[in-house]
Amino acid sequence: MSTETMNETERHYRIGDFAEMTGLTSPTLRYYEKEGLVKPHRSENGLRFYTDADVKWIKFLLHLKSTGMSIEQLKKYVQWRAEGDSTINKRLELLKNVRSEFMKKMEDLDHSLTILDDKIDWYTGKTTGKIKDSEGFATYLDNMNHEE
Amino acid sequence: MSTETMNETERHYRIGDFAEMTGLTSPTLRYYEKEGLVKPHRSENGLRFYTDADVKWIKFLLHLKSTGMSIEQLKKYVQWRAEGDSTINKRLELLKNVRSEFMKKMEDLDHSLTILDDKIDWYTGKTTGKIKDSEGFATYLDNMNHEE
DNA sequence: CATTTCTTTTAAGTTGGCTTTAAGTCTAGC
DNA sequence: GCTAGACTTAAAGCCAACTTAAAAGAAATG
Repeated sequence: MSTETMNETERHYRIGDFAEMTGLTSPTLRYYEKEGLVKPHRSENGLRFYTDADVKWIKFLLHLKSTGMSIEQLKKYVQWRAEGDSTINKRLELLKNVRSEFMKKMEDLDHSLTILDDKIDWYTGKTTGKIKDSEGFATYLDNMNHEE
Repeated sequence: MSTETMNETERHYRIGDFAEMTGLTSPTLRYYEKEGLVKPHRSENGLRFYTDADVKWIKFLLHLKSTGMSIEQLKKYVQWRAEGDSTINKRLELLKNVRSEFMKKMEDLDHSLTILDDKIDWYTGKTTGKIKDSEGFATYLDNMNHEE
């Protein structure tokens, strides 16, 4: 690779700036590092620094995390990744399982949203006088086409 | 009301059975009671019992809970409810806020699902040889119409 | 009626995911 | 060169939401 095609001025971010970029805090980043989720580099004097690749990596991990993966699961994933291509099938299986659990949760959430919306409708009806004072929420739900 | 139209054999559930019906545990039910979320009745000898109305109530609370409400928020809601109709507007506002926070979270989750699916596709492509070994995930994402 | 199972209470313990503290080192602006 | 603010470490602390423990009484089963 020629020096012309290399980017010689790769950006370095210290932990505070990196924290701001990722929406985390410095202590959280040190905690994630201790757990092995991210491996920052070190400057001559021992200060951590992160790169744009680290930003992408952390953001990806945060997406996995928000689909329901625990720190422990993320650790396992990261370990397998470090072991190389021989673990690709394991990783794929893990992510598929995560997806399937996630979809179940989404369905439950969707149902809970329906109940919440019914309750909001019910209160709205009460305050606008469209539901008679004597009608309870259970009765209201009974008059609709779903339960619980 | 005549005795003929009343149901004189209202079902009573002891804590263990009630726990099973609601998917909670007995200790959790006692904890919820301590927090004021549910008020079981007591038999002559001091044992708790619950009714079908309590089943409906707990299930409703669990739906609210799964939309993201904390125990503290549920407590507040339950307190307002106990204070009567004068708090209906407060309760409606609370539920509307809960809904709005919930919708935000759902959008984030939806985005995270997209990322997860992309990664699954990418691994699938790798294992079936449709993505060349040298192509990283970032490059793969760059070739699609969304980021992060 | 005996024995196992369930329920009672209060209080302490657990878990995951950070957050705070303490005591010291490094860096940046004046 | 000084000083404020950012960084370093290891260890302890915190929070929500339960969970477990211990000791004793009530209920159900053979």
